Amino acid sequence: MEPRKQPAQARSAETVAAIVEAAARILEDKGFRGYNTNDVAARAGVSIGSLYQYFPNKDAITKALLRRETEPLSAALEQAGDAPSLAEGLQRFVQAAVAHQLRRPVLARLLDFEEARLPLQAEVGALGDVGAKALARLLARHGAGRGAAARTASRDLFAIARGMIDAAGERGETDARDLEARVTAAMSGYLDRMKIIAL
Amino acid sequence: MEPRKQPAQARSAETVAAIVEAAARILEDKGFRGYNTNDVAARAGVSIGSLYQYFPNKDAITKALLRRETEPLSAALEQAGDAPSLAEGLQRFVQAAVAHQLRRPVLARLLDFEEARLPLQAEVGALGDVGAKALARLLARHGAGRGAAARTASRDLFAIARGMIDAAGERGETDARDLEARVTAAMSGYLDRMKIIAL
Amino acid sequence: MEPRKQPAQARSAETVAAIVEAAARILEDKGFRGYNTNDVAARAGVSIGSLYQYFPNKDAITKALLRRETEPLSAALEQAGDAPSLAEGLQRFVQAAVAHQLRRPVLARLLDFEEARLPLQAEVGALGDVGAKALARLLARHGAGRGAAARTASRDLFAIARGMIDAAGERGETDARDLEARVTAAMSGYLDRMKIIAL
Amino acid sequence: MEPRKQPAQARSAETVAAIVEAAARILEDKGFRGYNTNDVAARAGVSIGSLYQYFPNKDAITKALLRRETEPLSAALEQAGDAPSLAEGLQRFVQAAVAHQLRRPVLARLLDFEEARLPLQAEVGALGDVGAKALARLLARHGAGRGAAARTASRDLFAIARGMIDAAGERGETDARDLEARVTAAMSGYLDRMKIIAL
DNA sequence: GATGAATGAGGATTCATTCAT
DNA sequence: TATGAATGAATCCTCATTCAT
Repeated sequence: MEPRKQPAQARSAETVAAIVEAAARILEDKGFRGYNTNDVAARAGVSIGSLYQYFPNKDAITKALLRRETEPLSAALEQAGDAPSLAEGLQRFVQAAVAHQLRRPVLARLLDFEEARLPLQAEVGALGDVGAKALARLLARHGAGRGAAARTASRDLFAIARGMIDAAGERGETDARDLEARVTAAMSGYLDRMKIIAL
Repeated sequence: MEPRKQPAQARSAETVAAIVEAAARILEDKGFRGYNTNDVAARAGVSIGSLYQYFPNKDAITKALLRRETEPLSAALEQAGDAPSLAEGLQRFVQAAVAHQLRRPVLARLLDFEEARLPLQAEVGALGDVGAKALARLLARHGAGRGAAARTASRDLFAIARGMIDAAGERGETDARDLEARVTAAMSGYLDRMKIIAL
Repeated sequence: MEPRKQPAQARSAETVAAIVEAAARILEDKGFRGYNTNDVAARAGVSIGSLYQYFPNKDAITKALLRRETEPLSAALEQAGDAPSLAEGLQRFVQAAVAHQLRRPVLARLLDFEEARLPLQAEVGALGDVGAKALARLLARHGAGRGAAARTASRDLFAIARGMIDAAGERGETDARDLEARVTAAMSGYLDRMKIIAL
Repeated sequence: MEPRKQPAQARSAETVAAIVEAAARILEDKGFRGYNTNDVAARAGVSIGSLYQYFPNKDAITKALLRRETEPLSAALEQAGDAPSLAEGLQRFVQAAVAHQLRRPVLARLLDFEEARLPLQAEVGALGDVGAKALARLLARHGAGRGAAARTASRDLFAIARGMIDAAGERGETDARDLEARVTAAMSGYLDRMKIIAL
């Protein structure tokens, strides 16, 4: 399921990138039903044989795409966990997540679903885990508790954010600022109500 | 795409029900990858020919299943919109949603995803629309505003609930009470923060 | 690797037989290089889908053909082991083997080779084992020893017969009587020389 | 189908040899199913492009391997035909054949089978022909007849030897002396019984 | 109505071979 | 001469759907 060949030459790297992007486009245009390797290859301007030089099977392509889309967000979420204040951490967190989702909402939603089926080996944790962990760290670092309760809270916060942002993307919202404000409100409202911390 | 024939006789109704339940089981066991009409028919104890007597195509089965799972919840959500108080309305709303998701979490998640692809004609609104509308009515009836802002708020509330409940189901949570409390907290926290209404 | 569906109706049985025979013909005509499921189906006058209704994969077809060709011979060889005299046993043994090989020599050779690659589960022993065992029984029952030496001898006898008959088939010999006489001579000559028994 | 270029330089000869040996190894390890040019090239430590510089196509590699394996044996068998006595001739013949087969039994068996499919042009006769001819010469030179009967006998003798030695190789026998004795016994027993000559 | 045999388009993957660098 | 990226025909197999019985 891993990339078959490390693209050694520049040309190869381009080919790999083209395949992954083609996969993204096809998923956006036609969904999983229309997502097949022949079309991906064609859209990438590459022969089907070349596609299989770089990816051992279809899932490997999806996985590569998943990584490409997920990793920058993961990194941003992790950084948010190290913010100087809780408020700023949440803000960064939400900003990153919103920016990610509004960039390619259809794709984000499809990959989000597919993530469950594709066992990304340990190397890349599921997005949900990464996000929840970053939030847990943020809470812990700013006196909002540790332990099981804090873990549940951080998972809930992540779920709130994901649910709202996902729905907004699906609805076609484009105003990032507004969405960020609402998501942040929901998250701090939750913290408030759960008496975890008052913001 | 609609059921091909209204089951006139009791036996037919049983057959239809068996097919739909078989579809549910297969989706739960093997996901979309293993979901095919031949297996559904076999699991239902029915010939593939009979299956196609009752359903014109595969999507029609999925749709029937979607309806079967969704309609009771839709009805419950609508009722919650008519509750005597906002607090009670939210509570009923969350109770219904949590009960639904925890009953068959895997199935709920898969259908939730598939809902986007299957154009249920107007007759049955998407669950999200129904839920958001019920919440909007609830807010309106208890002095929490109307108009665009309220519509956005109700959609957000629905998204918060769906996000949290979905994640809980995926994680295998089983304590409905606890989950309900957290979801309610998140929703009222949001209303609070957004200055829509103080609960 | 086993037949997928027991042909319940007469029509099905015919289809299965047609597929197996088509496989035989294609192997004879074009060898393993030209042996592919699409051509087998076409030659059987059946759609590729039907072929896969009865056989889960290509090897299963080869296996069915192997059984069809091998089982009668196996049975005949086993019977030869129970002959009233050593001479008659050898004669029957050789007759059966020669008749088998001269019937469809090309096919016999190809399947003989393929047998090594296809692990027929215990049910059907490899032809070589069956034949050698029958010969061992024959020798034992007529005072030609048991134990390791007899086992080696029976394997050698089988190998002699197979080698000669195979080569004759490949060369296009058609005179069964003559071939039988030579093979019998070789086998009894071996027994003689090895001082196992004098015929 | 012939080697594309005569290796003029030493390095080329090494490359060719490496390719042929790689082919041998892969055939031994994975059989025909796993025998493909890309893997052969990789195993030979050569690029696929280089492989095709020396061999015009895959069959040419197999053929070169066949020659490499077959020629020394052919030569030895021919020499056996010139032995001073029939007994010594048979002995040399069997020794050479046994030594060949026990060296790389799996490879020998595979190539034996493939020989039928690859039309080695006249230059190199099929092993069977060479062996049978050597035996025919041996018989003729020692008063055991000429003509059709002797030709048949020599073919039978070769078939006996091949059959026994092949089976022994497949079974994993390693005791060359013992095997030689049994094969010689079978051959002389045959000559005896067929009244061709008494040894 | 029910059955299940049959269909065949569609899709994943392999691998011999070429050719630009 | 060597390289290895690229090619695409060939092949295995699946599955939604039809239709004769």
